[in-house]
Amino acid sequence: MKAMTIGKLSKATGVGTETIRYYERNGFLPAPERLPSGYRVYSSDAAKRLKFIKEAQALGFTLSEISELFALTDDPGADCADVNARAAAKLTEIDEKIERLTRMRESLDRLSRYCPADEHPITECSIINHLYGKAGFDA
Amino acid sequence: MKAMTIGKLSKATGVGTETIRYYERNGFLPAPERLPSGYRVYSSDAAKRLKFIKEAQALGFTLSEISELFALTDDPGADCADVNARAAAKLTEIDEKIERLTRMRESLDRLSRYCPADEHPITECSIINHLYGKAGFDA
DNA sequence: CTTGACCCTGTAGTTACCTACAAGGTGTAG
DNA sequence: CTACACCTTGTAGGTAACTACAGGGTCAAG
Ligand SMILES: [Zn+2]
Ligand SMILES: [Zn+2]
Ligand SMILES: [Zn+2]
Ligand SMILES: [Zn+2]
Repeated sequence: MKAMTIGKLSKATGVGTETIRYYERNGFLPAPERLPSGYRVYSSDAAKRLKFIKEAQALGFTLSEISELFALTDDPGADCADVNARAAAKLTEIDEKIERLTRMRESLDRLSRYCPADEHPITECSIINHLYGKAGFDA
Repeated sequence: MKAMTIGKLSKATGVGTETIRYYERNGFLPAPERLPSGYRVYSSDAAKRLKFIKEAQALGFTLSEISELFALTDDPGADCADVNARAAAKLTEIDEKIERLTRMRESLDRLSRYCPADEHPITECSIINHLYGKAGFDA
């Protein structure tokens, strides 16, 4: 548990100092001890918590969902089933996003294939005409 | 070209009146004629333009990209190749998003499979331990 | 003792896209 | 005439997660 100021913690974790203070202000990171000067002093627990946040963000969790995960880890009654439920919900959410993007991709791709990317005047462009709602190219 | 006030246009297109005024303020929709009372009067061109915006949004274009598309349709020198370049860039962007989400999905899914969703104490949960950076479950 | 890196608070800006009033004027049906 | 729906402007809020100062105080090296 070596003590460090906010700059050290920032370098140790790759999270900017402004972001660390932001997390504290918004309750994502507990308020640390202070030196007489007012400087924040962190233990390595803070680094672990920041690592947790970064990992969870990389998995698609929002900060408020991450707060709930922290609350869960502090709840003596919580168990694997609780955590798994959050993970399953997030998985579904990610799947929905992927599906939406895939549909989007397919529509755009179909339109692109109708547009030969040549030098036809733009008034004849199938992409533009589709956007204007003109019939003939349903994507 | 039947004339209509903002409320009619809103109902005809499904775009809220506040949103229509927002589009005008921000240059996504041209300023319409006004009645002596100050009421905005739209022709069906406005409805087409709103339809264009909605369709393009559904394909993943942002409002400022949509503005560029409009600028293109007004440019006598523009052709299909210009439009196709935007479409191709957007397609790449969508593909990147899908890839990122897919990687996220795989990581989370792998973690979930390690977590049997039973009543183990949370300190033994592989998901939580992964987030805390503890070894043993690399996702 | 000075310099420069570091830290503090508080406030406000960013991106993208709306959404919600407040306070007032207009149009029309009964 | 009187409701009542509709329209106007301007300003401000809301989401998510930061990011950027300004204006000051602190600490350590040389
Ligand atoms: Zn063409
Ligand atoms: Zn084309
Ligand atoms: Zn378990
Ligand atoms: Zn578990």
